[in-house]
Amino acid sequence: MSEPRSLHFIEEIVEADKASNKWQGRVHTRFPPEPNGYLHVGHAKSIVLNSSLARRSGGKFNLRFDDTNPEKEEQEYVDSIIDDVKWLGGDFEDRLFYASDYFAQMYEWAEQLVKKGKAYVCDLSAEQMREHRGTLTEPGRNSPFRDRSVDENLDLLRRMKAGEFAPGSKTLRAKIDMTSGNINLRDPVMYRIMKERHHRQGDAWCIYPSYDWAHGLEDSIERITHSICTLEFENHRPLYDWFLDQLGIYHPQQIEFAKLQLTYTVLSKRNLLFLVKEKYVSGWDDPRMPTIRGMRRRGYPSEALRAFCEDIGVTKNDTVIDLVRLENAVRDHLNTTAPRRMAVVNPLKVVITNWPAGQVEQVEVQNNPEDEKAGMRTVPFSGELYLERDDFMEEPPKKFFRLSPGREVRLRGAYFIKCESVVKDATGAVTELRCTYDPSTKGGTAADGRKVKGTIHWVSAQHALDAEVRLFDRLFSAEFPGQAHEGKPGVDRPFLLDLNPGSLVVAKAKVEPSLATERPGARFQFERLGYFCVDLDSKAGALVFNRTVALKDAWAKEVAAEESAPKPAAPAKAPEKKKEPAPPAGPAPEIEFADFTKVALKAGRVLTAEKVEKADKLLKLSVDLGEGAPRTIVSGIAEAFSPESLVGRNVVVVTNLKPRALKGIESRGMILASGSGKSLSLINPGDVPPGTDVK
RNA sequence: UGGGGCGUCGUCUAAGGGUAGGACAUCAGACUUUGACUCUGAGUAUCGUGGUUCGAAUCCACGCGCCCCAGCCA
Repeated sequence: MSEPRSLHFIEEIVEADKASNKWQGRVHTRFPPEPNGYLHVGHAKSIVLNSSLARRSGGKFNLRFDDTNPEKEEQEYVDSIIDDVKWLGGDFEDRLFYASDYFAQMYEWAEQLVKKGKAYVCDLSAEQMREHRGTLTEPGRNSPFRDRSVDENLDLLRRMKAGEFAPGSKTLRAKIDMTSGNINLRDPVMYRIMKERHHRQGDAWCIYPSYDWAHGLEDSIERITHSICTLEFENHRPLYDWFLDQLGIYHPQQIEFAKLQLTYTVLSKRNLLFLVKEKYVSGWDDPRMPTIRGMRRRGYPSEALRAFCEDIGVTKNDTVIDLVRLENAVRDHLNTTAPRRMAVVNPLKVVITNWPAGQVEQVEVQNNPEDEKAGMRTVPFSGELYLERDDFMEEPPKKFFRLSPGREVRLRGAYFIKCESVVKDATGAVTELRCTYDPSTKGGTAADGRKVKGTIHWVSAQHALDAEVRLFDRLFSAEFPGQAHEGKPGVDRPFLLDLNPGSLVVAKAKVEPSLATERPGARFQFERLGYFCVDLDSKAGALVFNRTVALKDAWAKEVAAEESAPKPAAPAKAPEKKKEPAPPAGPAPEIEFADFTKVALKAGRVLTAEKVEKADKLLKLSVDLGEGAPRTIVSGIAEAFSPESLVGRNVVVVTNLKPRALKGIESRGMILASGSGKSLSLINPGDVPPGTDVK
């Protein structure tokens, strides 16, 4: 391995504290999630930071649920969080705690502050409190209830606790300084009245502590030494310190670090929840989600996630980590641990014309060239095979060294084969290759020492298993999702405009027979393609594999560079699912489509989209068709698409229809789509300029 | 225009008065029964302006830029 990395700033603080014996040599950290959602990579960084800080110092690490708000918290989230933290290797042993278990102690301390004259019951409504708070540049004003007597405050607080007052009617506030430049110090709320059932406490409480009041107390009770949180809590530290100092109780040190941000990813709970609720993804565990559950299902090993978190460092700089760093960490781990298998994702049939009819040979292949101990396996070889369609080109460019007419390649672990002829269908598409093999190249080395440049993977047609392969790509196609669309009129959630339409491609693959009985979660490298794992949905006879991450592909990069360099506007080669020219959706059943050739199809770009009044299926779109002025088109796709998800999107438009009025709006054209209702999908013309003819 | 924080290669991140180093990305090459892995090489950075000093990314001053804060959320 390389040099041991230097300590990051929090490790340095910990080391200094150990040296000065500040905490009697103890190190005790915690991860304090609120159980109101699923954990994501950002949390992983925090879990790894806190747990490894404890581990490398022989200290302790707690998992504590910060469950102080019964409105949004649920047992479901508690369970998933515990499971995810364990999976990540956050070892909290038996130290699983709940802030709600400390409610009685917290309340006692609150009475203490009241008795000291440091807290008061305030009758201001939320709105009045906001008015009194002042602004960023103007000081606040004291609450008219600020000077109530200790006795009155105590009485009121007890009656708040007893449930005598309506939710929202009173709060307990710390008496600090309404003129502070730090707004958090302007008499923050300690308790609010909420008559909600708590997921653990039931109806035992009707006042609930706020974060600022509760958090330091929780840390204090657990004798935490270093209370690590993200940068946005920096402004809260004076409050954290104030409460603990007023109470004179054990006082941990709060330290802030910059949270993780990733390119091509959104990480806010709100946005992730939206993606799930609005079905842009299949759920919290959709393998494209940056949630721990999503990454687990995708096949990311926890070791890789931890290595990534250690690798990116810990600072106070507000930075964005390139997603490829995560992907590299995953490849790195899988390269040494994942057994190799052969699978053909886009099969092209090959007949070996000189192979003895009916003969089957068992070929020995290495399971993992990076790991001798992984051993060998046998793979059946026969006269009819499937190869990857991309591994053949009828007219290859110079640097292509795979199969093409007259050329020889090695079939991994088997023989050299040479392409003798190409079989095509009526449309000219290649349907089959006729090849010969050289019996003297068994195992993949030629007796005469001749070399071949290309080695490709294969499966035997009669032995191959059918499998569904889910090819995942990044969920967003923009480095900073939504950033380019910020502030556009009518766009509530700009990140939706950057959703990557190719983030999931489902393919029918042919895989080698050894994969028949693998269990969900098992990870492999499909040679030359990428790392895959068996999905939860997989069953014997109906195998499903998820592509965890593709292998790096220098050839694809070269091809892409070639395409984009000389030609003006190369269409993106996004792997699209084949789409039938389905009947166009929309409110136009009476239009004749008997003769499809008369229909003019052009690519268009949606400029604006809005709902049509009194029509829940219709959207009014303004579409740029490269004609100067955009066209107004009314389309019956509102069940499947929100207006904001359409803006900026490329669509196929039938342009030579007679204009017709819908709900009083003249519609000049029709959007091409397939399916119906909620599962409607739009035909994508690719990345071409508006006005381009679509064939 | 209040308070708090942060500015080093394209992106992360070291260097804490003494040669600006590493990783990822990029490009070029070697190796290769995975166009993977591995290896070699290349280029690119201290926000600005002054000051202190033999010497400044580092200390000081003044600017500039970015982030966070006006929930009875966390």
